Amino acid sequence: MDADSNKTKSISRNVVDQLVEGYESATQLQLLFSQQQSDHHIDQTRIVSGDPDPVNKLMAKILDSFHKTISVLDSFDQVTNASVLVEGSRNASCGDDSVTPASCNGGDSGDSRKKLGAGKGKRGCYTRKKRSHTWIVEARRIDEDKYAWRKYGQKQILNSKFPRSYFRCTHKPTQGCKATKQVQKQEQDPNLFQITYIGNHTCNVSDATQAKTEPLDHGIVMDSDNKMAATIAQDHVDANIQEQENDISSLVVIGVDMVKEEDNNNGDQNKDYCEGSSTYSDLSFVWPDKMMLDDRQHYQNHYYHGEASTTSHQFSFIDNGQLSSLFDSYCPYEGTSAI
DNA sequence: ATAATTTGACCGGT
DNA sequence: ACCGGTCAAATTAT
Repeated sequence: MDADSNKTKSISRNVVDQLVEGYESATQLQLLFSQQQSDHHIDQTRIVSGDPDPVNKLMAKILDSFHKTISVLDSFDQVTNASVLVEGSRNASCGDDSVTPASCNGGDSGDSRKKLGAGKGKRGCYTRKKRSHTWIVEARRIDEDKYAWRKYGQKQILNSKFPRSYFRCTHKPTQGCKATKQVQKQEQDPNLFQITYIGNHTCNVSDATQAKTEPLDHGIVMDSDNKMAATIAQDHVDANIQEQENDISSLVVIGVDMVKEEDNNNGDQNKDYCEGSSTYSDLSFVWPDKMMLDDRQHYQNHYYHGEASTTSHQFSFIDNGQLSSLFDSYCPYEGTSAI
């Protein structure tokens, strides 16, 4: 790398970082607005103006603007091979293209993977991910979230009683959405699931099958700088929050921004898996025995956020009341097709 | 018939 | 060499 490209990279990263920060701030603002709205019944404005929800509309626009800009920069970055990731930042040695497994079939990382049948299996040939925004949530159920997930794997984890399941956004093939999540039952409390979300959704939810909730999704997480942030892909949180409000179950965001790798792009769009409206939203098929727990159990309703993993950051706590009001914008959609 | 899940193979990182 | 994450053929569900 020459000095120029390094500089470009650095600048680009900086710009993206700033944008992300702006995005997150806007999201927070939106969160606060919606909170106030519910607190004070500000629906007057809507009725008078005939606008369904001017404030949120505006906020959504701002967010959309941020998101688009970030996306543009990000894709520009990928094109120029600068590899600045929006959320994780960083491209290790295993870059998409650079270290692409030539071994995997002649170097064509694109859709090389699927040739397997030919003679020998070259399964699992893929490029490792780089970092991506990651956060962990604990929940009693994962009944729903507005995203459609598709399970692509399950693995027994060392020293873990329960297997870990892997899901990716259903719209990955069509929209290239890179969001994934991992779900694992907690050993200490099998009624709890630890859900690790990796990467934000980039799919267009509105035209997706899962657009079952309104576009107000937030959750409180800590971003990489340990700042409180409400991020885009927190719908899952909302889904769970909903339950929390309904039956006092708990949901806990326990960690964010662990170093995950994310990558791909290169070899990922090539899949031939179908797409569809699977609206996966329940884990009953993962752990059929335990999934449908009764909703009456009570857990501590502390919602805390912080960061897990290596660096230790303090956690801040929010009590139930705060939490409820904080997440009043979720959509009461309650339709699980998986049950 | 099509779509989604399961499951063992395979890969990259450590 | 081991472990966790991903792929994709096979299987199951719709």
